Amino acid sequence: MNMPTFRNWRSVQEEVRRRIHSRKWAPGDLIPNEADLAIEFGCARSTVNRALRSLADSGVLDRKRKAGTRVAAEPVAKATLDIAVIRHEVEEHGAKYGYLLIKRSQTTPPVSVSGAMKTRASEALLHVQALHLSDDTPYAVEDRWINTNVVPEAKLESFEKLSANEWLMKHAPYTHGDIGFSAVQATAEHAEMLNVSQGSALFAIDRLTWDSSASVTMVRLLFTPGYQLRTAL
Amino acid sequence: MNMPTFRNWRSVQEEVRRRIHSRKWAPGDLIPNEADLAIEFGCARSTVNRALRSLADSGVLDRKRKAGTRVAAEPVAKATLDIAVIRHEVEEHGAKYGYLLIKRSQTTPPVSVSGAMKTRASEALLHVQALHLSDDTPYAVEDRWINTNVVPEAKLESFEKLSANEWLMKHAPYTHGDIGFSAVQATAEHAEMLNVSQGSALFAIDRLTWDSSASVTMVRLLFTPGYQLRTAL
DNA sequence: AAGTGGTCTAGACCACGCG
DNA sequence: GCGTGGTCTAGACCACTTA
Repeated sequence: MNMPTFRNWRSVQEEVRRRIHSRKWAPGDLIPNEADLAIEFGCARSTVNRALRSLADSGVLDRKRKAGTRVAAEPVAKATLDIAVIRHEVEEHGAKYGYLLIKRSQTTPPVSVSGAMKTRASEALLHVQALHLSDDTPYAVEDRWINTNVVPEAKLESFEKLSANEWLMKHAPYTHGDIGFSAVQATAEHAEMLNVSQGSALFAIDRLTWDSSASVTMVRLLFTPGYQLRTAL
Repeated sequence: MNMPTFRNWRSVQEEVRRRIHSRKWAPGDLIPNEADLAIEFGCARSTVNRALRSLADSGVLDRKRKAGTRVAAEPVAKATLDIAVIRHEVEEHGAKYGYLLIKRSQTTPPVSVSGAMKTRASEALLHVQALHLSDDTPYAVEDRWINTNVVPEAKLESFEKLSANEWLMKHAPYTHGDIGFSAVQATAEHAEMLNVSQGSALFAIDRLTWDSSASVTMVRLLFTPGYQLRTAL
C-alpha cells in the first residue's frame, strides 16, 4: 500500500479529519503521538503539531501532555462570531447606513450599571443613546454608558455625526471584556424608536469592556425583529 | 536602555499588545517586519511569527505578504462561542438535567425545511420535538429534522431517553454547517411547552449541518426567557 | 523584481501530568 | 520517572503581492 506523503500541515489536518470522519479514529479514541504520525506522514513533527494543535483549538481533539491526543468525545461546536462596527454590517448588506443621536448626557447611572462597571454609585458617567439605520429604516438601538474617568476625551465628543460605537473603537483601547447575547421584549420606548410594536422580540447584544481594572464602556444593542447573527460552523 | 529579551511567543505577543495599546503602534500603522522584530526581541523569527499570526487570527493585526503587518484600523471583535450539548450546559450551572420527548414522527417536512436541507420535497424526514429541563423546569425546546437518508440508524432510535441533540453528536459526523442566533416570539405552542406567556421573547439557535453535500440535520433550539449566551472578548 | 509573511525541517530542551 | 505535547532555534525555500 502506497501512502501518499503529506507536504503541509493543512493536508495533514485533512487526513486527520478524514480518519475521524471515517471512524478509523472514533470519538474518545487515543490517536498516535506526534512523533509516530510524523514518520507515517513523512513530515516533520512540528508540521504534525501545527495540524493537531489547530484541530484542538477548534474542539475536534483533546490534547494533554503525557496522556496523549484523543478525538473529542463530545465535540464542542465553536462558533466564531465577528462583531463588526454596525456601519460596516449595514453596508455589507448593500444598504445605506444612517445614524441618529437620540440622547447624550452626563448623569449618575442606575446601580445596575455602576455595579457592573465598578464605578462609585455617585459617579456621573456619559450616557449615549442612538439609533442606527439601514436604508433609512431603524436597524438597531444603542444604549451606552462611557466611563469618562478612563476616556475623558469622550466628554468633548458630541456623537452627533459619529456613533459612539465607532468613536470608541478608535479612541478607547481595551484589554479585555465580555459579551452576551439574549432575547428581550421591546419596551414602549424601544418599540417607538425601532418602529415596531411593543413586546416584539428583540435580539440583544450586551458588551462590557475593560482597560486593566477599570471599565471603559458598557453597551446594549437592540436589533429590529428579524435580525440574525450567523456564522459558519 | 536595556531591552529585556523575550523568551517565548506569549511574551512577544504581550509586548506587541502593549505597544498597540500605548499607541506606539497606532491603528493603521505598519509595524516592523518579522525579521527585524526577531532581532529586536532577541528570539527566532518563527517565535515572532507565532505571536503575530495569533494576533492576526484574533483580528488585532492585518497581515499581507510583501505589504507587511499593520495594526487593524477597525478591529473586528471576534467572539468564540462554545455550543455545548444542552445537558452539559445545564449541569455546569449546577442544576439537574431532565429530558422529555414530545413528538417523534417520520413525515414530509414543510418546504422551508426541505428547501434548506436540499432534500426532495416529497421525501419524508424524521421529525423530533423535545423539551430540555433544568431542575424540572423547562429550559429549552428542541425542534429537529433528521435526514434519514444520511443517518438511517436514527430510524431505530426512539429518542425517549437520549436526546437527538446528544445522539447525533455520537452517530452523525458532519463536515461543515452553519449556525444562527436570533430572537423570536413564543407561539402558543412553544409558550405552553416552556410554561411562559405567549409572545415572550425567546432566544433561538438555528443550526444546519452537512456531510459533504448532503444535509444531516436541521434544528431550532428555543430557550426560556432570561437565557443569555456569554463569552469573553 | 524584490520584500514580506507562510511554512517546513531537524534538532533540542522543557513542562506537565499520568502511573 | 518518563512519555507526551509545547515551544524555541537556525536555516531554508516558497508564494503572494506590491511597486
